[in-house]
Amino acid sequence: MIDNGDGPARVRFAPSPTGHLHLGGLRTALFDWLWARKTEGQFILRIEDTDRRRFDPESMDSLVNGLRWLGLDWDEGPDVGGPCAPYVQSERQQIYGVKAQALVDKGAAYRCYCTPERLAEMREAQRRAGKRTGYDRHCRNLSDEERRQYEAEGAASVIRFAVPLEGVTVFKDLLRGDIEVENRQLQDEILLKADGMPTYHLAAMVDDRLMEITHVLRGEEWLATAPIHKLIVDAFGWEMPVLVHLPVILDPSGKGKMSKRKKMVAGKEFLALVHEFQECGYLPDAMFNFLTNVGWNFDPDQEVFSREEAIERFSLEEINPSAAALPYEKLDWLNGLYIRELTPAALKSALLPFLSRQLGVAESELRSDGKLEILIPVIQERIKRLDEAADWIDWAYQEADTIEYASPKLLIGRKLDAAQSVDMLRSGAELLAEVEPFSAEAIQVAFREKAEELGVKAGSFFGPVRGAISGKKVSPPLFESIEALGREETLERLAHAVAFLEEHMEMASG
RNA sequence: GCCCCCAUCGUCUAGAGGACUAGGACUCAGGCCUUUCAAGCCUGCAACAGGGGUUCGAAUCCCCUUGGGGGUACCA
Repeated sequence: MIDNGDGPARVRFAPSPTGHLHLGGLRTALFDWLWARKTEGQFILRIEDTDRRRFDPESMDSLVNGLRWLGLDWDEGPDVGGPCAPYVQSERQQIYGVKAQALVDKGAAYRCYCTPERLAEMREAQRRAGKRTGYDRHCRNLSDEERRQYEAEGAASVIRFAVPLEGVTVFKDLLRGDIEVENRQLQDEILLKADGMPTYHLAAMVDDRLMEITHVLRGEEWLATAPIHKLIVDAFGWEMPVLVHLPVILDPSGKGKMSKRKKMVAGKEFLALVHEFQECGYLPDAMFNFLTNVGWNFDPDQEVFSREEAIERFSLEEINPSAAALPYEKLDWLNGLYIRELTPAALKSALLPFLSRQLGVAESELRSDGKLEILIPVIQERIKRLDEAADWIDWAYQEADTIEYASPKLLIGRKLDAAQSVDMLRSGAELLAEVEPFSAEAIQVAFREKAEELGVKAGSFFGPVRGAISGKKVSPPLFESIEALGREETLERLAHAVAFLEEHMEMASG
């Protein structure tokens, strides 16, 4: 039975498989999951595939992968089964047929023989006349004779719900309280389509009942049709589950509902699909933390929290009913934070697929690569997304002579000229040829001593060397980088850089 | 057009009549630290949409306006 109290809740995430899962859907699923776990109830996955035209077979994988990625496990669903199976609506077709007919028998619904063409014309005429569009209930009052006629002709038909002509329907949304709508504003919605498939209005109400759903969390776009749902449930003589319409997630621009398309705002690209976030290297824990705090707030004084803490504190009543845009920059910040909290070993294994793809090096090779052991801890606090790592260390996977120096300036130290910079590089090479052990620490000590001996600022000395070994102006800490490269490789690069600088001496000084 | 929902810094949010000189976080700016870049630490900029009520007292309650959003399909 439906329990509006604090007992174990049965909640469902009921997506329609029409494309990739996006963050809005994921957030709904997250809140469903949080509530199920909080109340020690069940989280159910139900597939609403009653629209055969929009069905996209690939979306099932996207859905399952996305939910699993975030760590949302379901207790009942298409793949795991359960007491209310099947959990795919297209496999429940007969149930809806029977239920729809029951409503017809009760006089709460009726068969409608209007063709799509007639409906289109009707709407067009209504629009032209400046009237509001909607079904004119042509078939609601057909005589028995007329119905027999249509049936005899074998006319296609749908079943429509017969909305009361007068009165007011009141339903309760947990976040917004009682909402009243005049019945005359409502449409005789289609319950069963001509192809025998139900619409959402019928299928969801029937399944929520049969699956004993206690709390319905769904997007705010359903708020307008909620009175119809209340009416349908009433007609069956059932009880309404607790309704919680989650605020829509806005576009990054803050205008309009977030779409599945990548959005460009101010020259920046914003992602929307779950798999895209996955591919960019956002951590599930960071995403979980992030999404939980959009529309709900864990604690005004604590931004970072665990799943367990979130479950402990989560409550439906505290959900904010106003629409929100996703604070993408906060996601990046959080993700960086979570990356920094990883052990180097965990970060390495998370990084492997990214590095392998972007560096073109086999994962197996990277796994046993000594350079990574040294480099990963030092880039850890520099990346916000896993896909940024390659840019930090790609130079370490190049050959010395393929390092390209974009400009001689790269090799020139602060307040030094080209000739002096060549001297720096040579001094560095001398020192590196002998330093023992070849460790970041020992190298650093040697470099600092040398800088003092030479009477130059550390930065002026280190800069050219940094440029020489990495080909970049910005790179990971120098001495770890040198250690990772090894003595021989480093010396080669220094020589390579000296040759380059000397060759461009004219240009550099000019 | 009609119906419904929403309204606190640029963004995510705290706030359920007096504790608000409106708090936190991200972003941004400045500073410290420093081998580049980060990270870290410190400081700063920045909001109750407007107008009426109710009340001794309103960000908080009511109404109107404005703004934003959603819906208006044999889609969900």
